[in-house]
Amino acid sequence: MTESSPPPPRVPAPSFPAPLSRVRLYEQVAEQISTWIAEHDLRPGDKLPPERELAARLGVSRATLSQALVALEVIGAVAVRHGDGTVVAKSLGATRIVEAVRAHANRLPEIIDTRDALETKIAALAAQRRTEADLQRIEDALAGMEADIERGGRGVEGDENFHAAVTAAAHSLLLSQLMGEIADLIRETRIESLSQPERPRASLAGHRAIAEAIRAGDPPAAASAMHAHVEMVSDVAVLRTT
Amino acid sequence: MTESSPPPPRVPAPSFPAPLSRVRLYEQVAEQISTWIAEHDLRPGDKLPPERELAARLGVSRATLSQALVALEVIGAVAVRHGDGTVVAKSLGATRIVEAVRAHANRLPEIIDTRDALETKIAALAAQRRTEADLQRIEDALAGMEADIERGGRGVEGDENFHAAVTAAAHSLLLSQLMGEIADLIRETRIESLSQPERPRASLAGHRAIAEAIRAGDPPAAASAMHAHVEMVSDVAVLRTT
DNA sequence: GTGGGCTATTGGCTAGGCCACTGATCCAGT
DNA sequence: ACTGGATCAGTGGCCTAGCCAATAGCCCAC
Repeated sequence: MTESSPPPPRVPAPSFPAPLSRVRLYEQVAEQISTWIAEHDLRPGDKLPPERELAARLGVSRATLSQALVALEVIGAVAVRHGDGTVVAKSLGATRIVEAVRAHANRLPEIIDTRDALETKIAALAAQRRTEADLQRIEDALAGMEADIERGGRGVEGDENFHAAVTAAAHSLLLSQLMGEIADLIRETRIESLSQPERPRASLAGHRAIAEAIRAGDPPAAASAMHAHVEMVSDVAVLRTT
Repeated sequence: MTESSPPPPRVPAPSFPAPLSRVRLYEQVAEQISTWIAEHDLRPGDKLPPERELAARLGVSRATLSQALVALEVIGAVAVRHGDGTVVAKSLGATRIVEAVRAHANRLPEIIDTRDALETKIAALAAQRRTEADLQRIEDALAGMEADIERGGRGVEGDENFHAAVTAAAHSLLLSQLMGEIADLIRETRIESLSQPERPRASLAGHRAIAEAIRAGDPPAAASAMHAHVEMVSDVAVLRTT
């Protein structure tokens, strides 16, 4: 537009392809930390490792780690407390939400609906953003669940790990935070569901389908597989409450 | 190293009813910098002094200054360019750092994703559970938004009312609670979005489509209409960050 | 004029250290 | 037995000092 005009245009052109966004270390570290939080299913109030240990584990200096924590603190993901440690930030209404829903009569349908909303989207995002490491974690969780079932277990822990790994693979701090808020509620339904005979194997099959779609990088398939999986849990819930 | 005379421990105020909120150095520094920007009337693109000089002038180490810059960068106030310098990114005028802490920057995509996840499901549920009263409330919000736009307004309030009405129509306590959690975050994107010319009318059209599907009791249509609506907002967000 | 390379400037990141704060434990005095 | 204060280990806050890496501008050879 104003190319030939005397005043120097500060913005070169409307089409700004990609000036090669330099990713600074602290950003990567922040990303890793939030992934770690999601992956380990940390809930508000849970403590992060000490700065010195965390820095060493991530292979960065304490100064850089500190920058990452500042970034996470500014967006409200964590709270750093002098002399005490760093904790996952508690959202203002976390307990209120859980309690309110607990008090509600038949809360199972609500939990199912919410899981469907969040996890379907999470599966789709995971399918397009997953890294090799993400896939590996998902695979590991799957293997752990299978091993547990083989031994006659219900695979509860593996189930949780799987969903945590998928959530982490979506690389969305906000979504993983919301999942964290309702984690307790989900856990209760999960245990109920997996208590039914044959349910663990069916659940495992559902997980495999989800993992496959995520590996294939097919968001719609991942979403639909996750939806089917949640629906399956829903059936169990209905049977129970009826 | 040490001062010739040891400074006495500073007492903040003669009376401190507050639990004595610890203000970390980087926060104060960030505050000072943004104040400095405002005072000197720096505009987007203007350069800040080099880190070394700035750190010396503020009497802090480079590490601390760096933390402050990270904080300012996360809230989108400045852009730090390796080898070149730090420039003002956006006029922050009277916005206070501490308040802007919840703001966006890199979170916009996440907020969009989350909205999409929750509201799409909410729309579908609303389509199958809405009562006559729900429909009426949705209609009212729509009418209010239209009237506001006719008067040259941006329909921000009507927009909020509409989404609140739809959320209520889904009759899911959990989902509405979660929407409440991210309401603040959404509000910012909403205002940005509706600030663009012609956007309010387009938004209104989107709302109409959603309302129509909900009235018709067609969950898939409602979900897809809501998805399209959120996508539209997403486009705006992309434009902003470019 | 143009292209290539040099260099000063500036941010990125690390290492190591000391200080301040917190919470739990222990011990002395009652 | 209980209370109150001192101690101690763990943790974040902040600093100093330094080297590395990217950028922009200059100068020189062509």
